[in-house]
Amino acid sequence: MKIATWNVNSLKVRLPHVLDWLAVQQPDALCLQELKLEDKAFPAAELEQAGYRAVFLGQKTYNGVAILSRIAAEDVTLNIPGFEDDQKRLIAATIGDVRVICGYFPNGQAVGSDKFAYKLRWLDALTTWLQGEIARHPKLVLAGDYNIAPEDRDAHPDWKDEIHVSEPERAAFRALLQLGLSDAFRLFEHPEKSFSWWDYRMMAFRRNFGLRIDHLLVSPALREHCRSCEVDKAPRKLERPSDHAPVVLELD
DNA sequence: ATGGCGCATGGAATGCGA
Repeated sequence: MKIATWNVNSLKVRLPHVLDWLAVQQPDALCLQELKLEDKAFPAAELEQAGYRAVFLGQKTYNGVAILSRIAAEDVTLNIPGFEDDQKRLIAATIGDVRVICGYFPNGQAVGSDKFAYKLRWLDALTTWLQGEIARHPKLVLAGDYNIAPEDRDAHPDWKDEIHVSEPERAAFRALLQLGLSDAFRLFEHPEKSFSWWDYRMMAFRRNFGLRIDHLLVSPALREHCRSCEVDKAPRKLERPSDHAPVVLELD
């Protein structure tokens, strides 16, 4: 089974890249973030044509998440239960026997800002809800754009902002690990400076000035089934790319 | 020292992302 996550930064603009990528990679499930479109504008027909069904939670201009899958998704959850939120940042569904959770974690803008406080509250609510979710679904993947680089090696050494690498954010990430989840990427060897996001400016991609902020965390029952986890940099090299690259997890 | 790109909205300039 192949499960991937990709922040597409507008599904409308990126649809051709997504369709091409699905044809090449043929994942069983693809988690998408930053759709930036309303539900009525979701390109369900085009994806159906490509052999994928979708469950989605859209929003005008900002946010928006979806899970694409070859087989039908079941038991769909929209946003974090028990957490009042106008922003559409989470969708969960069961694909076969795997619980797939797709999250677009808040950016946080700057340490100490209101948006930063919201980011930490959102993470806290997620962690609380996940306790029960993991108990209900032993095979679980938490995939998405976390907007957190968990360790120093996950950020370019010249990264100058505190946001994404601050201690409170990293503590929140570790709290997710403490639920028993494992960072699938770190189950395997990778080159130094492996990232999943690069700024559009400053020729950041060419200089590999990036962050690893897109993650797939797996439950104990899935950990032993992980066969590979890789960032696919190919779509980042295309014309008009998303600033994020997809991350692909293979399970046996 | 600053902003540098891309997207959305709306139909120019601004907010936001990371």
